[in-house]
Amino acid sequence: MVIEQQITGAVVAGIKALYRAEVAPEQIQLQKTKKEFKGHLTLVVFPFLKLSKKSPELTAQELGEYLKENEPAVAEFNVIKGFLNLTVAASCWVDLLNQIQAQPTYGIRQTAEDAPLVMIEYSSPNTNKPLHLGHVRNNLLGFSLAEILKANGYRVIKTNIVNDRGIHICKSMLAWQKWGNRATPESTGKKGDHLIGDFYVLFDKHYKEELKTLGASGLTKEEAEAKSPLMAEARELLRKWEAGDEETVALWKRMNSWVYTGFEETYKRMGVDFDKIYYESETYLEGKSKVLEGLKKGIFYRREDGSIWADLTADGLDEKLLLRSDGTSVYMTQDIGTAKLRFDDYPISKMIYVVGNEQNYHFQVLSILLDKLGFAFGKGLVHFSYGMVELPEGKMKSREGTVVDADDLMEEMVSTAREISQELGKLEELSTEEAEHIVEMVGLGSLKYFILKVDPRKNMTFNPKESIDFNGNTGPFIQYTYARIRSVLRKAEEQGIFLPEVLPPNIDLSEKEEGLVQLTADFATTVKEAGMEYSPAYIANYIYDLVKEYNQFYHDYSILREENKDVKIFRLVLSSNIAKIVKTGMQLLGIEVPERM
RNA sequence: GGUCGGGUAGCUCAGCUGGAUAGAGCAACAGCCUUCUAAGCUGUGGGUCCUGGGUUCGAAUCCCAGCCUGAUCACCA
Repeated sequence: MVIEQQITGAVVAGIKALYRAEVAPEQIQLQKTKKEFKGHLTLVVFPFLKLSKKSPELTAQELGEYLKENEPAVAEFNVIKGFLNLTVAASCWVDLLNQIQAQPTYGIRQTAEDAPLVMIEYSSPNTNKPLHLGHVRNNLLGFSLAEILKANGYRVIKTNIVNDRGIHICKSMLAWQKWGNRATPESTGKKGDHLIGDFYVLFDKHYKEELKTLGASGLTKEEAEAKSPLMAEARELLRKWEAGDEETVALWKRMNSWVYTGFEETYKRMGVDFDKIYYESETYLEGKSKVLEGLKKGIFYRREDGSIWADLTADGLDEKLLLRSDGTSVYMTQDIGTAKLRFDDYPISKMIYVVGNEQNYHFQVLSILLDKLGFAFGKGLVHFSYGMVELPEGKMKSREGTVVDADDLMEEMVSTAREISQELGKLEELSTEEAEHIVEMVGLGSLKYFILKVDPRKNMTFNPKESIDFNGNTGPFIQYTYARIRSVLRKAEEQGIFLPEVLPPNIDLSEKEEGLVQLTADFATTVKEAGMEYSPAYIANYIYDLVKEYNQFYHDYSILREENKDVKIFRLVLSSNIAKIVKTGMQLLGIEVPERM
């Protein structure tokens, strides 16, 4: 913020004048004054006591007097212990609001043509089951992170790596062949991803029964698993797929296409998208050749059974398998291949993987391997590691049916929003279409905000019943405040009041109003910090603070009924700019805000 | 056992690049709609910031040790 820089400079000069000492601007601790004290900015003077050789109070007093005399932005000051509280002149706040007003996208950096290119991988589903709550967190974080990095001036490519091959899909395929009766999304009226998910579950059910039967005949669990005819069939299907068997590949394609149609629908409703989608079926062979190349260079080694390994003990890690003894690839191999393709496709300067923290080790290894293989970006790859979403009763377990399905969840949020809106009579006088649009925004806004407001690294608890709240620190609360502001602004327009581009400098402001300008201006810093820390939560919590402050102001002050014309216009401009920031900020979270609700 | 997270109010979470009396929301209780949208605002109660040391004028924040908890250490992805 400009005012802070200005005052920091004045403090440096003040210390030089009073104590004949040089201090770097970074050493000046200028922070926001706590609410219970008077002032806008507080200088902590403790670090300068060695220079002044005086008590904290006296040092603060001297610096305060210097600033008041020499820095026009400082209008008043007070000293409490070693804290020098500075009150900034009202005209500065008006000026600051004018600056914010002049920038339609305040806080957002424009992206230069040659800005660094960041690729963000997120979502990355398997094609054997529909998306669940865990994916929801991933998708929301990935999308928001992309928006935040764009707002910090980066070029961003959003990418998705679809795990479309492997034994899990073969299980669904096999179940469909055996017990599917040629069911299709059309014939059953089911979303494709859910249909395939059902077959995956069906496979598991039959497989379990089989194991039980085998176990009853005296086999141990391991023996039973090894002897299971169903599993053998699934593996056979995978072999056929790898060999390019026409019929198998055709079925695989057909079933995957059902899943993709289903995913597409889910992504669309969630409001996330991708610039480029990679499929593991297209990348895993690349990885294989890369590994063989590494073997040739002596980076990796081959064991007697033919498997290929990387020895990472020198890096403090274990040995890691890269190719199985039968020559087939593992997870790591595929990620190496995918990385290669990506860097062939784009001039990426930074790669960010949005993947759960259960894979921390995997990415630690991947980083080292890519580096060893000569990928310049390997060392600096970012694993955006987020925590798990847990239910009140613990972890989600698909086998126990405690998985919260993404489609169901969104639908539930929206229908709750619908019920509450109706109860409150919010949707009267609106067309059905408009009402539905609002209800959709509010329901999804609630869900998205709930997930994004918490620190990504932390595990979080989601209580399907209680977490759906529309009061307090929630998405709807923020959306509601926005709608209120828009309503006031519409009324102003109806009254023929037009907002000037620039406010006159001499307006009498309350502390509340000054504080609001200050907080509004902080948006730019918040966006920057959110970008550096990769944290949508910074944005979410900032918007909440802003909106909470605004609601107090809205409650205690009249806007349209204010008699002093300048003050009235000021309040309208302030409101309008806060609405602008709220909208921009919520966009960074992928949350829409309604004009009325 | 090794490695990496996390432990703040009854619950869900902020605060953590060291600064003043640790903050919100939910839940509980008490108020505020003839006034710009009450999905709002105000108030009350609620805390060994896991424990113990250390550094410092000052520690929820940094360092060390321990306790609890989660993840991971697969020829699964």
